[in-house]
Amino acid sequence: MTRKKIRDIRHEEFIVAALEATHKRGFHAVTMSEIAAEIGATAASINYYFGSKDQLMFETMRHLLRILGATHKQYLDVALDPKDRLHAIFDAHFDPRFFTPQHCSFWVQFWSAAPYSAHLERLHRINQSRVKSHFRAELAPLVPAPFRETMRRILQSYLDGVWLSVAQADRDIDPRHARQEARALIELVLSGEVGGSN
Amino acid sequence: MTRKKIRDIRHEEFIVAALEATHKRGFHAVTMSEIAAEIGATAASINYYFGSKDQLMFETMRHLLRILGATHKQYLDVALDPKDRLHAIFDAHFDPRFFTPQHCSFWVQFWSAAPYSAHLERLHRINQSRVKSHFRAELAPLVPAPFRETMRRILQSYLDGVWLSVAQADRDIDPRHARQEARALIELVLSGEVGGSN
DNA sequence: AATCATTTTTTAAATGATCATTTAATTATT
DNA sequence: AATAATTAAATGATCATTTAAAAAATGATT
Repeated sequence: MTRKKIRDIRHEEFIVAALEATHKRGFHAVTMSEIAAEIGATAASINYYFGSKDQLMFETMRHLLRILGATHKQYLDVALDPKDRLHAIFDAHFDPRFFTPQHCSFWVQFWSAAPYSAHLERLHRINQSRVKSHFRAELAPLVPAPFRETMRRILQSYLDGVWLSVAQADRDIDPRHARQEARALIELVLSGEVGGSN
Repeated sequence: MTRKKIRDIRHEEFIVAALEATHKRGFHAVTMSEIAAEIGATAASINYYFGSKDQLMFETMRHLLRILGATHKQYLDVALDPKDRLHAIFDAHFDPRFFTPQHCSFWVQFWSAAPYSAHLERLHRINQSRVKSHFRAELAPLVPAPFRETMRRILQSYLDGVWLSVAQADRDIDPRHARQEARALIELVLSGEVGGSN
């Protein structure tokens, strides 16, 4: 069923190719030909489907953002209490699908490129505030208002920092371990009463 | 005194120029001419002094690493107890000199470029393990061994994550606030007893 | 099934722009 | 005069993108 159009097949193929080639060569260094070669195609056909290299990178990022959001939603759907909902954010980010050097390094390179491209920056802002407001919502029933923003920033910085470290790891890192550690931090955050109003 | 040689003056100037121009245009996008223009010089003279663009970027990073290390040492010298020594790591990273979008964004771009350059990667590894062993040493008297590595990773990921967020901020962020928040996290970490052996 | 016109997909080659780097000459210092 | 510092212009390499043509798929008509 859903007889797939060539157009959709190629879109997917090139996005996977872009992820792989970018991981090998770097966001800026990677060339159209290298990406195309990844699936035995030609640079010109990337332009045929995406219009430009920038656009391909943009679509690739958008694709990651979409599946991250969807994964988060899945975890949220089975969350039973407020703490589960908080875990869901970390579980999504630490899902085996994303918790790989390949994905994390693409992400870090995207972070570092975003400030210099209006398109990428927009994507980045959208995702950033999505995550932020989820954190706020999930922390609301768990942490008294005066500490809440401090706790949110701590958790969110930690989350980003972990991805950063995965991006730089050469070997794969066990997602279960990362989740466990996140839970340890969450326990600390929920147990403690700590200064800092804003 | 210390009648400075032209060579040293230019080195410093070009490193400042590289920081500034890179912040404006991005690590990869920035051109030799743009960097040179920053101090009214010419691309050719960067090569005269540094040999290549890569080498300039390398030296610029090395410069940041050096002053970060020195700043850390200063804070360490006035630390009175183990907890102060732990604070010193954060105080150095959150020193007004580094805690700016300009520096943090250079840093993040360096992180993201490091895996693709043998030279940069070496620098990065050196710094990474310097910070890691400091964390370990300072946590030793404060956290029982079974939790220590978990706590170190939490603190170190948090540290990186905060710089990441500064790199992406458009406005300046108050370093004092960051230090305060770091202290809040440290209090949590030191107070809690939390699972996780490795 | 077979033919052929039409449209879609793919590519090889051309284009043009951008840069880092080199060279050779000029200007400033010592 | 000799050396150091600086530059303008030349070089050469690398790419993204465009173009024009070829190859594949489609599908309507016998």
